[in-house]
Amino acid sequence: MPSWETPPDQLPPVAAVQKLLRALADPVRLEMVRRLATHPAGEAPCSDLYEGLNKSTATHHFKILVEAGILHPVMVGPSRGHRLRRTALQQAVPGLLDALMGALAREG
Amino acid sequence: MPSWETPPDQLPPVAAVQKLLRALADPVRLEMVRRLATHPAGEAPCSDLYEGLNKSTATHHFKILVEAGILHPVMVGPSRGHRLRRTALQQAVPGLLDALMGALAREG
DNA sequence: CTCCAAGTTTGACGAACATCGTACTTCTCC
DNA sequence: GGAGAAGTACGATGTTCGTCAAACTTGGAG
Repeated sequence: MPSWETPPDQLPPVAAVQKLLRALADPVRLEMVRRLATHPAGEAPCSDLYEGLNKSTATHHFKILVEAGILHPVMVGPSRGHRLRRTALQQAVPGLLDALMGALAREG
Repeated sequence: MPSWETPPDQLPPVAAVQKLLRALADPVRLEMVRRLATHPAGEAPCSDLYEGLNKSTATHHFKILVEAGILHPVMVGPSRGHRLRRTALQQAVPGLLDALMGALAREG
């Protein structure tokens, strides 16, 4: 994987709806996205996005989210992290992220 | 299961976001919902909602969608069918269904 | 009443998936 | 440069999930 920082704006395209849903349908990954979405900067170091998980398991989930086009690996300060691809996601499935995050916030 | 027709408006509540996503994350089930959503009446007999599947497999998927609160088993004419719980769904996760169906229509 | 079509239930099987431990890479900081 | 933290890659493992086949149920049509 890129020892170099983040690739330019030529990121992998956002996946099809079915694959997106699959990526979001896991509690761990949904929580990762939720934390990232509530983060004001829209990005955070890896370790801020999960708890009580083995590191390798976390990496596994990150990979799935990246391959779905939901996350974008970046360097955040000294360590690695991820950014939520809000605009790309909004363009692919307008309203999806807002709908999900709104409902999540509502259901506590 | 109810040999009698559809229960009154006291339907099971729509499930939490995570369970909803899980229910929709399968290609077969997503197609079922898509067909139902495009159906003008918002309801259709079971056999109109899938193809190339064993009947028992279809029943399995229907059960998951019903338990998630997405579908509502009804009698449609002589045979059984399902209705899409649009309003309940819209109340639980506003915009979700529209976002998904819009994207599906767009991606062919 | 009997037969048939349409769904459901149950059980079994194979594939996909989440999780972990360990070893390896690659940074940063001293 | 070396030590250590932070992630990643790789197997291995147990569980969940989608699928089917066969037996049962139910509602209508003849």
